[in-house]
Amino acid sequence: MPSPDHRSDPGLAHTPRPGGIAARAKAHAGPEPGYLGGLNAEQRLAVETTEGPVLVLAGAGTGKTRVLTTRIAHILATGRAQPSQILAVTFTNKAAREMKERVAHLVGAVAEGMPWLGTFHSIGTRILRRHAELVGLKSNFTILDTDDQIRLMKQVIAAENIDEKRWPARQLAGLIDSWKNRALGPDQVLPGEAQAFANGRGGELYRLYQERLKTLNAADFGDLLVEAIRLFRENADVLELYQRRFRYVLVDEYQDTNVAQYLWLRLLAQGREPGQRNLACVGDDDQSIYGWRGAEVDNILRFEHDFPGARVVRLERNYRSTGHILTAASALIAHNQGRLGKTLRTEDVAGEPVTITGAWDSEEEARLVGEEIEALHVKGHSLAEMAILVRISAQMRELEDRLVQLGVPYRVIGGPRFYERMEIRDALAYLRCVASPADDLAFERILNTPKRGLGDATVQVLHAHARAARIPLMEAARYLVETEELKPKPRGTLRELLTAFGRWSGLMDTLRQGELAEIVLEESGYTDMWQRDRSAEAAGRLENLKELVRSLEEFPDLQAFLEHVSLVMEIGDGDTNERVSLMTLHAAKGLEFETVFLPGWEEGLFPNQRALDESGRAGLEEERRLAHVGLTRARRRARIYFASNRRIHGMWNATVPSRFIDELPESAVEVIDAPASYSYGGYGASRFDTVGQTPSSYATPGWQRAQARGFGSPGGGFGRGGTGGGGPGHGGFDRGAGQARRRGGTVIEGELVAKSTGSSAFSNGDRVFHQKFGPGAVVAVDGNKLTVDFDKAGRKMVLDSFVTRG
DNA sequence: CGCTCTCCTCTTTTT
DNA sequence: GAGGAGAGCG
Repeated sequence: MPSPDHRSDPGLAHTPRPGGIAARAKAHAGPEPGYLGGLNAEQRLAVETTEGPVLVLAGAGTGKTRVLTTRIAHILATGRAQPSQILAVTFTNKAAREMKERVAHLVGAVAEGMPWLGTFHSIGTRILRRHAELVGLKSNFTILDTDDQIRLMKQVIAAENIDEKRWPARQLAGLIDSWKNRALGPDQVLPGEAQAFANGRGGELYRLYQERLKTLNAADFGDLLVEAIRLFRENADVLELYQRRFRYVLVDEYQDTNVAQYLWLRLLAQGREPGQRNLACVGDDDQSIYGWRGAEVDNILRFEHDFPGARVVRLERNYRSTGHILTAASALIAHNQGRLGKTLRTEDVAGEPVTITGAWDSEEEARLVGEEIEALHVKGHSLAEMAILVRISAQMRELEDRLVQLGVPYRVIGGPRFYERMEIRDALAYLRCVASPADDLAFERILNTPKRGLGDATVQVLHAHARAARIPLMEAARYLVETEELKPKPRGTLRELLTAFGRWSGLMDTLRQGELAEIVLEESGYTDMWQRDRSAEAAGRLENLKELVRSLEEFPDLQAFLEHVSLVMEIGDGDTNERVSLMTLHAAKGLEFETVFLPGWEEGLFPNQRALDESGRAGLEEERRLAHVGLTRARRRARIYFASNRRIHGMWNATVPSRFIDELPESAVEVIDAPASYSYGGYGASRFDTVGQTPSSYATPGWQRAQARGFGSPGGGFGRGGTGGGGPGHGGFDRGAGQARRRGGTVIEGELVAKSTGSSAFSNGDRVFHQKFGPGAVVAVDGNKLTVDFDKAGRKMVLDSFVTRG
């Protein structure tokens, strides 16, 4: 309750805030519950407007999750619903987990928790398993991930005698995905779009793929929603069951929903009686960055239209960033059209301006970022409070190299997930075969892994028989080992494998799944395969397998584990140690850091050329939202960088500062002249200076001259005078880059020597092991700096703290 | 059947 | 530049 004179519970420490909705809030009377304390007026309105459709527009850092969880707490505490009557959906498991924890914290552990709080997909799965037979599946259907999907599509394409090279399965997967995102079945595909693949056979292949899925008793991720929608549409009684059950529906990140998710929600939230239409969606149109995977910003823009009588609550008070950061982010996003419009405000100080630093090339950029991280670290800033956010993962390598050289610990967030690693997928395939012998895709995967002489020829025979007899591959194999169809050698090997599987399946009930997994991996020769492997990654892979066995033990049984794996592609939680975080801008959504580094703000990279080419203005606006997300991750410091030269697909390209830089207000930014750098200090009042825009005070006329000569930037010309006429082409760049590199070398030298304490414990000829480069031999020692000839990775310079004796 | 070489492609990513 | 996939050779 915002009014200061409001009587409050003893001990309730809530800051009175100005607001004008006291009367409305008071309608709920009674002593004020503690969980409402500390909410501002808008947040409180969002929490207490429980009935009817509500859209909460929650800008970055405005307490979105808090509103969502408090709202659930409020519904429970006021007895409006039981935990099992609330449907709360998120996109990621992480968000779901967080919400569960926070609700539990607010209301105290409610007996059965919140059974219907989860991701769209996990809840979809749950519903689908209960009514599987209504959509042609069995309740124990398997969930295929992208890898399985593509392999299956390859088979479908091959079976239709279509040239997979000309019409790649990946592309078909993309198409089918986009259809499923819009809840389109094979019959509903627009003829024009079906035309886009294999001369109009797109729709046909989609149908065949769906048929294969049903035969395999499998569903892909899209099906978890689309089949649920079909289930609801074709079975009014089932739909009504759920409509009645879910008295309150809450949706997180509504701006990321696709058409299928929207339809799914609408079916569930639009009960016949008014009391069933309590839908609350929380989102931020300015943070919609997943359009490329089917998210429809339109869903949030049209909310009021779709749900008549909807209330819209705007959360605009930002509790995260300082004034300058917020000003910069707001000014940037204001360039977007077609937004619902919010103005973020803060009561925090203006703080440090957003800095913009130009570098000669991406290598220097990485160096500048590294130096700044060190400088802040020396001043006592925690590394865990710093993050480098990049547009594409390809940017990470150079930054990583730099951090390794500096000895700055870091962690990459996102990247290949644990369960996507080859060795994990192989191991899982073994377990899947043990648990369900009819899992053809799994069986095929491990049939010849490790190599046991069951190659293409054998697979072909198996397939032919399985298809003809309409039985799973494993069953076909059992039959074939009793016949003469296979050559004696593969036949014997296959028989052995089948016997082993029989044995392992028999152990399922008596052994703990972890032990079982160990036995399977051991006896199948899989562990052995990696132990014999002398490559750099082998050790890590064995580690991962151990980790898998360990995490397996956390589940009651193998089935539960496999279910978890197909839906929750993650394991453990990243340690929050003293480490700099490195991730893509996409991965950064929802996170915040004291200091955020934003390298690579160049035309073509960010905004990304491909986004522009493929989606035009909408693409540009999504890129701009991405920039907005990036800036608003920062609490106190945001540092933007751009390089004048960058290697793209292995080729050096001259680049131009991002138009987003030009869109930042001068009042909130500071242009840094990188000292001792060959970058041209300051960025031009670029060609993006359109009519009516404030001309930049740091414009350099040389820029436009360079432009005119076909140089992306004055690259060769600045600072050294006179070489500008060197002309475009690689010669000029190579020279420039070469000099920057030489110069950079000295700087590196200084840093590293300064850091070295005493001499290294290693000497020439020592065998060492490096986490990233694998085994190698020391060829030179210089302080704490080693030059190592790595067996696989070649000669590298590394710090001794990064290697172990090996 | 398996290994090696060459060619091709190449955002963003969750479930 | 680097990884993945397919072709071709041993």
